[in-house]
Amino acid sequence: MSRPQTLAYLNDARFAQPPARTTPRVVVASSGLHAFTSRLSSLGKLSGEEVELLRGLGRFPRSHAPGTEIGAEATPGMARIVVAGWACRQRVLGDGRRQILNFILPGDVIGKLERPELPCGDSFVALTQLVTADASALVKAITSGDPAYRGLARAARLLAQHETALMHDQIVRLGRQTAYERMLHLMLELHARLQLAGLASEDEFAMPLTQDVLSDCLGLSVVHVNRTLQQIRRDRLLHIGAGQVRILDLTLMQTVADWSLVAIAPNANVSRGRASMA
Amino acid sequence: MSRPQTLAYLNDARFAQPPARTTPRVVVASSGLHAFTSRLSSLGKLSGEEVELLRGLGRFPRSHAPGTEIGAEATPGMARIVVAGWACRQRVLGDGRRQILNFILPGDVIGKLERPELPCGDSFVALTQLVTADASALVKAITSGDPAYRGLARAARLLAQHETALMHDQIVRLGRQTAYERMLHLMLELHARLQLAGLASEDEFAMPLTQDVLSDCLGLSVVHVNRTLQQIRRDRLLHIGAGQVRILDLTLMQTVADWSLVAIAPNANVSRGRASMA
DNA sequence: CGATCAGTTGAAGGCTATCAAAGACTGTGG
DNA sequence: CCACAGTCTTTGATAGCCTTCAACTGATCG
Repeated sequence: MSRPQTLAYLNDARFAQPPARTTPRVVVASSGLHAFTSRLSSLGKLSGEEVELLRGLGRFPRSHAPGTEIGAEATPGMARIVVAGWACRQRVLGDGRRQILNFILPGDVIGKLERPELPCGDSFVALTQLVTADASALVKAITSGDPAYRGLARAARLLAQHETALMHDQIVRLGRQTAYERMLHLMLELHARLQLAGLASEDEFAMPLTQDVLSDCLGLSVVHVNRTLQQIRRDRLLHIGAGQVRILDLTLMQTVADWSLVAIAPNANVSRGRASMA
Repeated sequence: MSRPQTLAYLNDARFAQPPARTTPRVVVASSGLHAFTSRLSSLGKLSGEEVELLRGLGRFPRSHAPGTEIGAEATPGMARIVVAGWACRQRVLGDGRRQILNFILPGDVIGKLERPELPCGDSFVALTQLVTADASALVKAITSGDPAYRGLARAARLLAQHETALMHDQIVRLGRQTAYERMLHLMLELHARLQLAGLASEDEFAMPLTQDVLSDCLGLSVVHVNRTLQQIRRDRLLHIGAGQVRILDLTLMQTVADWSLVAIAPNANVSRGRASMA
């Protein structure tokens, strides 16, 4: 019938700056890195030295093509912060089945702040054009135990806690929600996280995900993802297409998806329980 | 036909010492606490002071009845270490659906070493008679940033990393494995973890889980868990019953369940990839 | 011994997967 | 500029894994 309600324009300019190697400072100022530092500092007071360290992070930007694996090289203590673009952490089974463990958005850190990274079969993959910056200085500061970086260490712990909560959400989605609920719940998560990163308005955000990627995240088949999205459109909960998502009925979405799970807000001021709903 | 192949004897003496308030030292010496300390020290060198702190942990044991929620009281910085018995972390949806996020075995810590705990709807529930001990001293030591406890902090990070890997396993199970595979994979995980805690032999371990509990962990219905278990018995992969599990064909189990996921061994000597299988 | 709980079994149906093929858009090369 | 391949989306038909409902068996317990 009509033209396909495309979700993905992987090379769309919205999702990544140009190679950026030439103008690192612009990239730094514009998005993911700033989101990260402001998020960290909202988690607790940071000393001047700590802020200084954060400021120095964006210095070695690097671009990754969609579909590329990230971090295969500097495995030991490697950590990179996503400046622009989307990535995911995934695992592939022996027969090719893939499960996406979580999505990694601008301002998120790859490689886990707190670990030397263990060979467990997970891998990081760029979903769009991706720009990352070296964050190994952060890891060093945090794991050093240097009291000068205590605030940073604490902030990193809170960040890890948030990430864990997101993973719990993912488990609940996969284990006990229907396809319809899963999709809505994931959209709510993405919206909340992107808002936190300053990349979403009140009711709209760019989402460069293929239905294929969505299916591997939500544990569904591509076909069923397609049909679920259509149902969601028909129900006028979301307006999805062209790599863009607009929320049409937030309250209903939250109710249907049982959105009472994570507390995302850094200051924990935003209460989000069942109590606040009709 | 024959008598039911019972999995659960929740009050079975094997799964928890008597109240233990009277003989704390015995409990301490016997199981979960020792497993925890030896696990931590295998993760890296600990100073005398740190070992001393660990030694002092078992001092305020406490017993929880099956089905009881744990930690509702001392929420702020609470942390308890499981000395004996099984528990789980779960989340309940608005309409009553339950998802178990992970199982907590002797030697595991409740309340997350590294966090002030956030109100995110998760709760800890005792699955058997449970004995826990106060571990808030550990949390204090780790979050203090005191350089005297650097080794402890590092060990805790590695522990958290392991826990994260287990959660990734859970996501993959729920998202991309069949009921049959999920069950086998979970059994392999439990076996490995119990072995690490000294609570399982080469091919056998006690498992005090109801089929109902298993279903809420694996995202299945009770009925289907029952049928899946029967199939596994017929295929002579596992001998399950009376709260006891015996592994009959480890290699086949690992192949079927795609057991190549977490590296559990504390010293990371145990390679466990697809490569090592037929 | 009735009540309760865990396990088992059968039947019916639904949610979701698989297979197959056709539109739509993008980028490439002739 | 158009043909062509490739990727993503959409649609229809069929099948299957798993759920739900209901009932029954054993075992435990007061």
